[in-house]
Amino acid sequence: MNATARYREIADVLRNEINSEVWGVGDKLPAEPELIARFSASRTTIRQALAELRDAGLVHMRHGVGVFVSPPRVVKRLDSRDRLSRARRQRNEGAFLAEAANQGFTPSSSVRVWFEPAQDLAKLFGIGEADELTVRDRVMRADGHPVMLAVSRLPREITRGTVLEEVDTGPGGTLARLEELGFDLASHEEIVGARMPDANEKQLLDLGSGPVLTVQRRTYSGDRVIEVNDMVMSGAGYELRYAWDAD
Amino acid sequence: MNATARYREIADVLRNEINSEVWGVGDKLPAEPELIARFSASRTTIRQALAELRDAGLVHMRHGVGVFVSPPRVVKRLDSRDRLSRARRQRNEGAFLAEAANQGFTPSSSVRVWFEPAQDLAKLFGIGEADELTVRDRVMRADGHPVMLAVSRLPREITRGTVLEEVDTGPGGTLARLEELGFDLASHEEIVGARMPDANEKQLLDLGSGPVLTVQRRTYSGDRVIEVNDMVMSGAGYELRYAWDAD
DNA sequence: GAGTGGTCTAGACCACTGA
DNA sequence: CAGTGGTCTAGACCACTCC
Repeated sequence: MNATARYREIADVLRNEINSEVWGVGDKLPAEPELIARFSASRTTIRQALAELRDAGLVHMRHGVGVFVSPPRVVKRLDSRDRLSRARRQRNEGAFLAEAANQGFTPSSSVRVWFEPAQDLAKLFGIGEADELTVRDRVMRADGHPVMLAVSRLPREITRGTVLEEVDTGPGGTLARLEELGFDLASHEEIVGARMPDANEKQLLDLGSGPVLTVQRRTYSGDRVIEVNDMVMSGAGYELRYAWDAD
Repeated sequence: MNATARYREIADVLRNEINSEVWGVGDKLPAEPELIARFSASRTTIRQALAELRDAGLVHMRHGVGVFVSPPRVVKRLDSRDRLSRARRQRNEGAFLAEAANQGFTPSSSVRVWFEPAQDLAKLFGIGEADELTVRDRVMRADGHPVMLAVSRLPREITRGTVLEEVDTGPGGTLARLEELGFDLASHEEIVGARMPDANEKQLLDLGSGPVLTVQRRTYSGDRVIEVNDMVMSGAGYELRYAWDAD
């Protein structure tokens, strides 16, 4: 943690050049051999400096192509209370569509559906470990760019024979269908964390290698959990907003 | 991004050993020379594997001492509605104390207080840019280990001549004092993000190099913002929980 | 094929910690 | 002091992208 480590000095120089737009957004930085010559440092040291900038979200590497200046934080601010409201659903807007409408991007998504035993989630759902869950694995895109991964799980006993086992759940999304099936949605709970992405997430979300925000949403009908939705989104690209009345 | 990169294999082996508690929480991993011998890999490769585990929050390094297994997510933050409730305050529990009581760690904190012009925050508070804010900069510790940085800002016109300009605000914390001063707390808003820590945060929070969670809480009295609290906590060490009634 | 970043080696010296 | 992790070098081969 030496304050004057060579790789930190180099990182600082490059950081300043990026901030003062010597290299603009999308520009390709000089290739490693050039940087080695310019700073008279070994390749390892240069790469350590670049890794620091990458971790800070300033640049991203493309294998066989080059190192590029990343766009600054594009903040999509999500307000969970609003986006999950019945009013939105009755306007046929799923949560993601609601954001799109609010923020002027064109949404799209792809879905895979499968079934698996509940295992660790059995207790949460109050079912047996061998009982099946319906899994809906979605990739959400904004203007074609993947911005969120969302894996939703529901007890199969709820979804069997319904459109919830199809790729397209129709207007208003999963929550609207659950209400039509007679479930009175009581409350939502979201558990938020931050971690580094795994290789798969890194690729899918086209992350530099900044962190991801993780959200597990649990939807309750009465005291019973009827849906668990695990979401992963870019830390650099997203902000979450929660609001509530005092007491 | 080779799926079978040597350093990833090594990281996986160690990860499994940690998860199956071959090495328990707090244990020192074998020193680098031992790992080099065991895996027949170069020091660089071993260190790359260890860096991966560090980024995942599984281990942390102590210069001159060793590599240690990190505790799992320590602080599960209470549902924000509850932890800021009047009921808690009336039991003399500030938000952080409430968590400590719930989770059995011994809380402590240190505070610095100063004053500064509102500048960028002027608009949010609805005051002039040159008007002063009272800044309360706190480090929260669990069993002596720093787990959260919190910088709270209030218009000085509110705090002048009150205990809010002292180091110790007394039982129930800042919010309790604001109510006593006649402010009717209306609502709270929290904006959550994730990013990489800067050097200072890395040191203070003793982070490997995993990400941090950031939370900006805005407390409203009527339509007016009376406190802005910027919190930074370890992504590996914290989970945030929000709950609300459906519609 | 030429040029890029990704991984790896074998060695060196330094800075920090604790006995 | 011995042992630890932190930084750095000079070189090698591989995998990917684009022409």
